[in-house]
Amino acid sequence: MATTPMSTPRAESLSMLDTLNHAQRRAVCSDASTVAIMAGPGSGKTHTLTSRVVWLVDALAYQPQNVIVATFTVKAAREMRARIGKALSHGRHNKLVLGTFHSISRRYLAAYGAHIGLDQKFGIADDGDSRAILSRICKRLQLSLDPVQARSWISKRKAKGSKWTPTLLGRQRSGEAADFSRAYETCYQEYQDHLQRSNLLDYDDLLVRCVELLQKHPACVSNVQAVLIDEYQDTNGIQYDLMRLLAQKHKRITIVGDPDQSIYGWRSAEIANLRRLFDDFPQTDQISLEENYRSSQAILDTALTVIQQDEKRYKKVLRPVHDRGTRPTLRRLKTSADEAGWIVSEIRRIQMFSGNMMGPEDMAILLRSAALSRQVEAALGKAGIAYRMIGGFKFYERAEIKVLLDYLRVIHQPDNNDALARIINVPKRGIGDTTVKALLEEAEQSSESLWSLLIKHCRGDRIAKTNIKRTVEQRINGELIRLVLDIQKKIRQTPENAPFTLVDIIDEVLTRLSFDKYLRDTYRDDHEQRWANIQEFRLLANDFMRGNAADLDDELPQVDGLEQAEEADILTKFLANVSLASDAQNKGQDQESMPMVTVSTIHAAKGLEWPVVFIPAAYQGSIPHMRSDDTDEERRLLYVAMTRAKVLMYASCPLLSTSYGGQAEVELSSFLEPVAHIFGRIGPSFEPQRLAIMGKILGRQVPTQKSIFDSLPIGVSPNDDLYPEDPTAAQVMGTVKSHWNDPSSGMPPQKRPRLVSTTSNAGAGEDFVPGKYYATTMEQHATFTMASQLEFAAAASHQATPPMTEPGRIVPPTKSSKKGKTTATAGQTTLTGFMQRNSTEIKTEETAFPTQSDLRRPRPDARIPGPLIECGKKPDPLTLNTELARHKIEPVRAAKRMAQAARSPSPTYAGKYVQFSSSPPRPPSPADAARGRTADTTAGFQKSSAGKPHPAPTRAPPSLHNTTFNIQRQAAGVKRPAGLARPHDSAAALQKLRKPFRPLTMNRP
DNA sequence: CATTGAAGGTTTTTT
DNA sequence: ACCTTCAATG
Ligand SMILES: Nc1ncnc2c1ncn2[C@@H]1O[C@H](COP(=O)(O)OP(=O)(O)OP(=O)(O)O)[C@@H](O)[C@H]1O
Repeated sequence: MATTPMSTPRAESLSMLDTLNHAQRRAVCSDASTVAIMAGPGSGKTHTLTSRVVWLVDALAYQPQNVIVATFTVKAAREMRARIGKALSHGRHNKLVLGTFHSISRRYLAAYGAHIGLDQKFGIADDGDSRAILSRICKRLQLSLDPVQARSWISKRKAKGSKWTPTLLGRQRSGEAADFSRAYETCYQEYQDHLQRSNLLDYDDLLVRCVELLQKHPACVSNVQAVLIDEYQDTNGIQYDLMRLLAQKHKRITIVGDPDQSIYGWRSAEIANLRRLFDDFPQTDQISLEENYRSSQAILDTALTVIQQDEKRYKKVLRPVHDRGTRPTLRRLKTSADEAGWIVSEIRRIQMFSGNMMGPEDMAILLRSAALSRQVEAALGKAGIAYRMIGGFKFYERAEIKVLLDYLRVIHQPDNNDALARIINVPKRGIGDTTVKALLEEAEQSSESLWSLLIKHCRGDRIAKTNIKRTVEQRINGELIRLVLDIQKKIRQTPENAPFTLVDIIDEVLTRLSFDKYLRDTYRDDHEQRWANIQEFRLLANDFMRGNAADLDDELPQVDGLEQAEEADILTKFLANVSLASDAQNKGQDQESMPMVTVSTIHAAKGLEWPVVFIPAAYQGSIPHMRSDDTDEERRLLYVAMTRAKVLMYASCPLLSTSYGGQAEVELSSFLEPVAHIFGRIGPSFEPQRLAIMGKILGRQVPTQKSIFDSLPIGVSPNDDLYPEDPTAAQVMGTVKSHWNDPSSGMPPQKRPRLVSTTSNAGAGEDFVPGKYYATTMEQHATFTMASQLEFAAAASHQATPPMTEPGRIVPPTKSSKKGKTTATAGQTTLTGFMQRNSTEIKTEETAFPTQSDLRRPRPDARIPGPLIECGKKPDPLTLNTELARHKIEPVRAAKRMAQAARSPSPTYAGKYVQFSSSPPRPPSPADAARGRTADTTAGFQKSSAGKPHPAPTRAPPSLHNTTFNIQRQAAGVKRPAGLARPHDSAAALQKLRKPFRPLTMNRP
């Protein structure tokens, strides 16, 4: 395919230019050698960077293998490659040297490490390894240092790079301090020695050694034409050095960043690197991007009020291109569990009342720390909402996986004392800590590895001083040493045509250890789960083998005058990959196609975006975190979280947080406290006008009101009223006061019987099953109007005295007694309320933030709907609905945003219903096109192309992420998605459901 | 000296 | 709820 280009390269970069605004284009095409783009969130920095890569490769014809693109996370790297891949043909994106700083360094070291005396088979010491090594050193040398602190000291020191100076240790301080730093120094020395003996590099060493390599052998990078760096504000000293060295030949550097989004200070990121760049490269072309394409104005303004609390920050211009949109919400709840339940209820409400314009895939829950995910995961699991967890616990860090990995590491590199020490008694072989420690000591003293000591001892060459019992010795010899040697032999002796593969190695280890038995014995309760994890690991290894053979080659191009080492064996690569991957990523299709809510740490969410973002646990101690001493960084973290949202942003805060012991009272985050009045106190309502603006911002087609209401379950409340707005208010048990206010009168809310019984606890343990309860279908589609919706709603309310077995409304998964009294408040609307409203009532209400005094009295917007559409003519609801119905409305999906951004409004829609979208929905699939876009006038969005009616507001629950809650979740009677239980292999499907594994692939909508 | 059970202190963020 | 540490037992 590469031989016959389908399109001329030029065309690709030219069409790419169309997606850029003026400033972006200037940045992309700049012929300055150093280009620095500093701009706020959502201004298209990443888009610009990827476009510049395309420009360099396509228009300027740089060889892709001579272009280096560095990112900070594996996810960002993948995302970037995918994005570039869309714009560059012929697989050129796969040839780019693209990855995290660490993975790029690893590649250079693997290829040229020999030139600086590095053994090619070096392993990578992960955090656990480093900590273990250091605590042993501290103990042995009787240093009174905390291993964790020592680790961070060492890491900081390495991260400083060339900027490190001994003065950092403090010159002539008090004797004690000097002792202290000497202790650190000793520790550091010992640590490095130990790593070297084990042929290990820690994460920082990868960078340090790569810098060394590039300094001593500039030839390695003599081919490099350009270096591009994303999220530059997160670079640390050594990475800066590395950047310069990588670009030393042509000094062509492009960086993108935003000081306000610097959230890796704790990893020694230095914002000062920006200054440094300008000092070192005075000719740098500095470009700022000032338009925010991501968020509604309301979200952006709110986020800015947070970041502006930081007075030291350098102020930038950031203009929203979108409408004001919906006000963010700051919700108070009683407990963390309520908070999670509330999020679930909002997720459902958004999906239902947006008529599926926004689904699970569009929503993210962003957390300060991974531990906070507990409650959220429990609530999502209970509600049967699929989710993926990003950040936090890692698949490769599970105990059973680590054991297996350690075996692989020992096979790969037996001199890795730490790995060997960890598995020497796993499964139990009767050798305990004391003996192992003594053996390690002995090995260290005779400066050989534990492995060789053991070998010699077992062969009888040299009896270890440490006493080893006969039986123990036999077991170690027979089970462990034999296993390792045998597998090593098989790997070596294997014929080319029938290689002993990675999976074969794993299988052999599993069988010879009777790993399943080991798991059964060790983890009585959840050994099945653990075994499933192992199986998953096997699959990952398999994927890796194939992937490694097939798509991207991570080889560096040959350069003149410097010899590259031969390609390392697959085990080396696999282990490196495991260490450097933030988490496993699988290529499964099931998960890709399943719409899922994203649960992520804020750190891991950087650079991504979602239509809807929840930020729970916004309390003192969480944000800012109690253990952080950099308040500004914590604030920036919140800012990053807030600016991920496109149309809806929710922050929330419980009164009581669930900490380990019990519950503790917490206060609202000090970042939000002063600006709390800007937020709505409960979630917004979804009037058509408001939806229209959301649709416009997202570039999606808004479903008709009819289709929305057709699919609503009976009696579902349109409001955020499942939890009391004021959690401090006394709760009335048993009776539930109506929240249905009467929009036609200015009177306070009337009491009216609820549409459906809420006293039954029908909803308590049961999942809300959509589709089962949806309302009467209207017959006269063509004449369907707002007025008829009113009737419909009324009719629904009359019918709605459902049998007690039917959960008539969504009830939070908590006990029904928890439901308290709610009063209608600002922002609340009713089904009938907002349908009655017609466009003539629309005022420009949300164009300005309410003042604080506005908020004290009931806001009038229970009657006056919010956002105004900035188009000349007021939409007539009747015209709207019928006109719209002529078009086939496709099931809403995340549109390809680059394509969207590029397109101008379609003539069909332009002028007529501008309020729906400034750009047409996603391009029709071939199938859609065949059917004709105007074919189905009545189906609305509800008929998915698959022909299934009513895509569920909440899909059945796959439990794709697995923590300990997985078990709970299943016990809670979670329903399984029909689609997953394949008839031909239901056992496997079940297995899949249990799968703990979190796919990392996150689609940027 | 290894193993087992109970008590007690602990939870940031990532390569 | 989880891991490490400590004391008792085999
Ligand atoms: N010129 C443009 N026209 C329309 N949309 C754009 C344009 N440039 C970028 N966008 C859109 O704006 C959004 C944000 O882009 P991008 O992720 O590149 O921003 P960013 O500056 O990298 O954000 P962050 O700093 O938060 O990572 C994306 O959805 C992107 O498609």
